[in-house]
Amino acid sequence: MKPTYEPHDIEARWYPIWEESGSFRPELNPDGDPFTISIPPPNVTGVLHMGHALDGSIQDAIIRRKRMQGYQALWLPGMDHAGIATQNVVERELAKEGMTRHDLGREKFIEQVWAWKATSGGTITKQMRAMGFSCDWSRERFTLDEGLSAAVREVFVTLYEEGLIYRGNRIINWCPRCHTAISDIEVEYQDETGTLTHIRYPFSDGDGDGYVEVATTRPETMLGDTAVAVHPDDPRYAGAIGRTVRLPLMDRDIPIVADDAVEMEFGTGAVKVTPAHDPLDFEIGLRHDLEPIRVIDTEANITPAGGRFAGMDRFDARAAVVEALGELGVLGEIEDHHHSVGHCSRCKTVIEPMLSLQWFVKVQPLVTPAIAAVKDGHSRFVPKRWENSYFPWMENLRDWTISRQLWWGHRIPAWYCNDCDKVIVTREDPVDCPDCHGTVYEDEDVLDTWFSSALWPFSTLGWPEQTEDLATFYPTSVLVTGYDIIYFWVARMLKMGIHFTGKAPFADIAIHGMVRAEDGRKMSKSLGNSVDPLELVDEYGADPLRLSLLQAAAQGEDVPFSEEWVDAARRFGNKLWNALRFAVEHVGISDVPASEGYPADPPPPEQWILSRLHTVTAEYDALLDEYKFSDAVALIYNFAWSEVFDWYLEMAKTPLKDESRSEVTKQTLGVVLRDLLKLLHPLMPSVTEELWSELVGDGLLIAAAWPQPPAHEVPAGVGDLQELIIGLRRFRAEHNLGARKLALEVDHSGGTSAEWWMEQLSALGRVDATVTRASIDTKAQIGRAHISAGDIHAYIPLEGVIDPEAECPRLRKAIAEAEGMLKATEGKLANSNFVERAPDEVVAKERAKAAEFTATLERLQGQLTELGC
RNA sequence: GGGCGUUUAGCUCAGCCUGGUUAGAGCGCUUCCCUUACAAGGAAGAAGUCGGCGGUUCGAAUCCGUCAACGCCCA
Repeated sequence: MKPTYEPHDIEARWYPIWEESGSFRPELNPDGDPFTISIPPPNVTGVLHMGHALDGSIQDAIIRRKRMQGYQALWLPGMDHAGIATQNVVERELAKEGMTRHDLGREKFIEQVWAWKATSGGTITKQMRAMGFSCDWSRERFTLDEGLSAAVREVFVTLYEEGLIYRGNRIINWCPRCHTAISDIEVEYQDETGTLTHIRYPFSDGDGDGYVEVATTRPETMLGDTAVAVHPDDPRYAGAIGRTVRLPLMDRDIPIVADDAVEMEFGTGAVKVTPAHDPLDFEIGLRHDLEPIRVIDTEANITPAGGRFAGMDRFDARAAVVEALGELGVLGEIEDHHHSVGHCSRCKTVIEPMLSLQWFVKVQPLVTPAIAAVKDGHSRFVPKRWENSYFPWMENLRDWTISRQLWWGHRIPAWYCNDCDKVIVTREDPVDCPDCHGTVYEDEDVLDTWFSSALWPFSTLGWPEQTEDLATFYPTSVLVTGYDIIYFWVARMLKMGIHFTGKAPFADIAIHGMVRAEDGRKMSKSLGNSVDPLELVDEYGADPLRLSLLQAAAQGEDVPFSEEWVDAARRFGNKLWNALRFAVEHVGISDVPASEGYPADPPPPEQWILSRLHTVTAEYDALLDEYKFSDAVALIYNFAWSEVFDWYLEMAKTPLKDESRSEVTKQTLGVVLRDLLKLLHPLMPSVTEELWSELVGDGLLIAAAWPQPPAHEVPAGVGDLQELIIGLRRFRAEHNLGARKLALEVDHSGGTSAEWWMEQLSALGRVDATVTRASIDTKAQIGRAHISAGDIHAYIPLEGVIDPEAECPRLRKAIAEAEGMLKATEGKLANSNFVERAPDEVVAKERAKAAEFTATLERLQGQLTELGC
């Protein structure tokens, strides 16, 4: 074994061994209960970022433990086809050659995208392997696979037949750069300071002076106004309702209508109505039978309906319209106005709300059961508080725009007859119109990528076919994802999963936070503060990166990432490495059984570490079952380092030197380290597998059984022993005594005098400890320093060690500490309410503490006198 | 405007759901030690009125109310 931990070779070595051994496949445990995680599919254009690294580290920690617990554990990986992003990538490549996708044509372009996917797509899956993630690659899926595409077709057609998918003219969010409609949640709102422009619309039938003043943030849309709306209860406009005004610049008469949707307090209380370019105005338009006039086109330029502004960019038109209105003398005040403006979440272009013929999912009927599934506990958010976001959001959902004006994706399975109005949505491609036998043409659009992602938990298992995998692994056990895609994905999977399978797609929804930069800000390319996990893997290793992410992943909280944590995790790996190196190479422990093998009747130090192993394992299991990774890591890290390495390994060294009794210590050390490797394996799979091969060498750790160490009583005296040793070390440090050996007289009238105890005290305290039970009365304390632990009192003869006076400051400090403790405890005990109302064991504990502090204080004060301080 | 979260050591954060050790970790800092698994280490130490105020309780970092600052989501 190398003297230091070097993660890279180890990590490169084990991954292919695991994969080739079939350990990633659920068939490893054919008799176990199924346990399934369906990966939140990353984007085919994506590269691994810290969010993926965290998400995957959590999923791998879960699945590896379940696998070791004997479940048929399946972690199903895959990617989505990311319609807009992927198309953008290939279009950018074409642009370098001066081409657009239209030059190529649809078919050739799609071929090119597949070619791109084959060569450049899926980088992230290689990176996931570098992270050590134990996905079942034999079941890897892609949303555009044949099977998943069949699922999409089946779902679309079924929902259409059920009336839950419809085609209609609605206001949608149009991205003029991506040239497609996008859904409501793909719009990001940013607060901006714009202007509120007041415009006077003169009454058409008036004497020239009368007008209605409207206020708008988007003056250019007035070109498409077909009404002015006021609130029916607004006294200011009571007489105006039903009259018409003359729309400036366009010179058409438009009515003044009364509508409840108008906010009286906003602006002048009168609003211009542009039904083709505002969702609220569209609704008003429907209620008042107003004609929508599209004045902005898909390039965000003004249409011919915009009169002399036709062809202008929408923002140029805004200025031009304002200027023209000014010239007409109908321009009122222009005030600064703070409002939020929608941008395309992908390209940040300002979204154009636009009337457009699109396909929609009617979501309300799907929402009700999806809410019930969470309310009834069939799906459980962890932490629960995310329900508070989920419920209101679901209750207020608007219909989902699912058509996209793209080429890369699932083509909408709709055909239109050239001869009649027939719309054909079927499972089989039609050859002609079923009504009139006219020729048909296919819808040009594709579906939102999230439409296929919503089916992911069941489409990846073979649905709509009733496959064995589907029967076995659906519903899945837990979904692990960040809170940022609860709306995008979790909610939609619940809706679709329940509707099509009758079951919620996952039992638990483990929500984790975002990995943030060290200063707490979001990691982003533009801020230049993002960290590349692959670089960290190169520098520190994947295992340390994983451990550092998990230790920071407190349930549902954001993770401010610091490289220091990774370095600390790497040092933990080195510590583990060397502890095993000690056991294997220096003690000669090997061939430890892969399970069981615990000593039947261990001596106290062994019994102590075994009792701790049992307790810690139980606590660790409980924490992991609750997805409390940060707590679990802290527990196992501190157990390993502070208890096994710092204490037990040192305690073991004495009996190991004595052949007559070293066997049980070797045995104990072997099984404790073995179980520690098992417990750590889900967190740091590679280094533990490597060390397993040294310590056990029987089979693979990845497939080993999860530990269930037997319970043991905590042997008496260990706590006191440790406390006394710490006291001795402190004494030594405070007097700068270095490592020199000291004499120690132990009066343990209340403690143990067992041989093992004295032996450990001497070895770890670096003292020659002698038992002097009852031989030390108060007078005999003269010239000795006192150190106590529980009921045990020990004395260091100071002659030839230090000047007795040098002990005085230490003593006074110790007395002050003890007095503080005693005072606090006595204060509680003096309170009759406490004694009467607190539970008996709490009171008893306080009494014991008071007795202990009193005894210590007496001894210390005696010392003070005797030393003449 | 509505909702959620955060505020604990010099720094970055656990702990709070389920109230009861002397409030923990990593990093940093101070002192000592190359004790033969590990100096990528060991030992010891300094460092916190747990954001403010009020309440509940025998007892509050923990539960409740309120205020403040910061952050996120939604409108």
